[in-house]
Amino acid sequence: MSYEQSHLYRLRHSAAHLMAQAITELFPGVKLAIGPPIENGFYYDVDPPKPIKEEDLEKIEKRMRELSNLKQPIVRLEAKDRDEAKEIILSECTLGQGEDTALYKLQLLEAVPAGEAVSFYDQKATDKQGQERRFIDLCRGPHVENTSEIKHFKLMSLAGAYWRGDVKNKQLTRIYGTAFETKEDLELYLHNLEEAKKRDHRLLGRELGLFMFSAKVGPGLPLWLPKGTVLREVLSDFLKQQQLERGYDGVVTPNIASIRLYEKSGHVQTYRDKMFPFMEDEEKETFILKPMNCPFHIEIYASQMHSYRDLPIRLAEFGTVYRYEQSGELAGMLRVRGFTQDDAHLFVRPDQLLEEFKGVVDLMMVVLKKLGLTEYRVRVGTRDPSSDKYVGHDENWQLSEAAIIQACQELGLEFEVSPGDAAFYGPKLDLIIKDALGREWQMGTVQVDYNLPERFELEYIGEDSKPHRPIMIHRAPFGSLERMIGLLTEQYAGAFPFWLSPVQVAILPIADRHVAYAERLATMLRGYSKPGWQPEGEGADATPPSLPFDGALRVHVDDRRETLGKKIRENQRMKIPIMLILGDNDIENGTVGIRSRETGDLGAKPLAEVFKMLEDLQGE
RNA sequence: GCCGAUGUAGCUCAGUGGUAGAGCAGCUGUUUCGUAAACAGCAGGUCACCGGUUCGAAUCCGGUCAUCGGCUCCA
Repeated sequence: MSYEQSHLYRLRHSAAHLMAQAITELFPGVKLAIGPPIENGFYYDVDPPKPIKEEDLEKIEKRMRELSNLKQPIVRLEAKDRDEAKEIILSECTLGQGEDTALYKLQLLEAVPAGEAVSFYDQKATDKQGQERRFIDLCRGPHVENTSEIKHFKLMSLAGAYWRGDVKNKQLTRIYGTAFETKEDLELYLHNLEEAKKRDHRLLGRELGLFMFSAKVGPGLPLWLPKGTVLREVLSDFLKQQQLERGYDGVVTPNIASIRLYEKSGHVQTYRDKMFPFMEDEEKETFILKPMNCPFHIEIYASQMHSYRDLPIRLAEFGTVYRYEQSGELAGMLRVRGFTQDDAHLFVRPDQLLEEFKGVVDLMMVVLKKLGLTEYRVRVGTRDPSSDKYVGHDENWQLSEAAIIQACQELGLEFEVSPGDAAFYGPKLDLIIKDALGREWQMGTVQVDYNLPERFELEYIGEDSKPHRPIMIHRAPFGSLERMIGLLTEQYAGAFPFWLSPVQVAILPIADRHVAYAERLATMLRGYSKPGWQPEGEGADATPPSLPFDGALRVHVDDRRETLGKKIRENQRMKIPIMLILGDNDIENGTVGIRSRETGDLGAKPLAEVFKMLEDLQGE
């Protein structure tokens, strides 16, 4: 049974009504808009006569409990026709608080499809003082049978939300709440929410020394710390290797460009409010900070003649772009103003489009698998026919939308089509992944573009010796390093897999006299002095171990004068996958104590055995 | 940008009109230690910033900035 058909869903819908009833009692004259159940609860959008503050939530919640205890039966009513529905809205639903309180409900009535029944849900009871308490709302339903069923709920937060989601409309007050069938379920949900907050990449980013923000640098402009930089580099190296295997060519382009480039591409016209302020040089030439890499790659393509035999041409760049996101939209590393896309642009012939598109999707799947991301949604963003923000010919839009859908079908990919989620120049396929708090973010993306090749009059010479227009595929499997690393931090709760961990091995000398040995071991594991190293100490000479692989591990020696317990605790908190513990016994016996982040103490083992374990870990 | 909230030491937080506090981190000293926090001492703050009310403001009021939860928008 789907969530929408469940009792819980009905319960939450009814909880929204109960909240609305409490609000109409506490804020007479409030205009009610909509109040649906959502994934983890419900909300109601209201337009109150005076602002609702967070401290009001407690009062509303208290009033809801009182109304719940009145055991109001919830009854469905159906209007005979629209006139009667309108009559009910204006008389009953307003509860004597004035006809203008029905403002949004009347608009909702107009939106009910012609053939559909117009229903209301009515809840009422008489309280101890003999007063009738009543609430009736235009609603499709269904609901639970009695308000007394709504017992385990909590109001969560306040927000502004535009009527019908349109910035041009009035901003209403949205009140979020959640409700469950049992006390235990509610408590579990709240507990899980607290746990999820501990996985927040903003918290872990600071604790683990990955990245930071500084008010002096500016909002949305991250500073990458040494350990976060390792994540960037390891991820980049992995993708570069994949791209090398798949015939991509790397390019590097500047961070600013003449505005003329972006006028030609159409970005200035459609993207201007997302660009940082323009800058002018002494010759009055205007430059802009680049919001997208594509025009540069196009210039590279256009710089020479191409034969149909050269195609596809795949130009890849980890390109840093700057977009002036609205201040309220910034969200740690998941939404910043300067970020690096793992970008590439493929210039392909029409007969190559499908295969190349599929190749890109295949690469994205390889990336997801490597990163251990299994929970994701594939969204095909198409044009919203009613919007004018798109550029390009209708037939090209149809061709590219068809190509994307065909590719998905041939790959057996589960996907959903989402009109209005296309880029302004073409449709796209996006990977959507949730963060720790359940919010969805667009990660990897592939976009088909007929428009830019046309604007820049790109050509290749075909078999027929005549010029033809290539098609472009824009793609970024990670999306951006910032967003991907922020998200991975939450996915792993900071405990990155071995291959990705900024520090893979921490060596913990027990006392000062073991530090030199620890340093030598670290040097060896880093791969610096592979031949010729021997451990010190008696017994060790009998079995001089050699590193059975290239090393290249990221090793840190914790040489602080602290107790072993403290070092273990702190390295565990830093989520280091492997700790190697060295003391007199180890030096004497040619062993080392090994401790795993996941399973704890594994005991002392001969160096050769430890090396083998590390080699295996590195190979995974 | 808009709605709501928050802002005290590097971090986590206490302090509701009367001399700015704790733990951790840092520094110094002692301890040289075998699997999740040794001991002692010291130092550290224009209470985000600007203005106002007051004899007196971390505390009350106004503005600004940043951050957080949403809306809109997006990699």
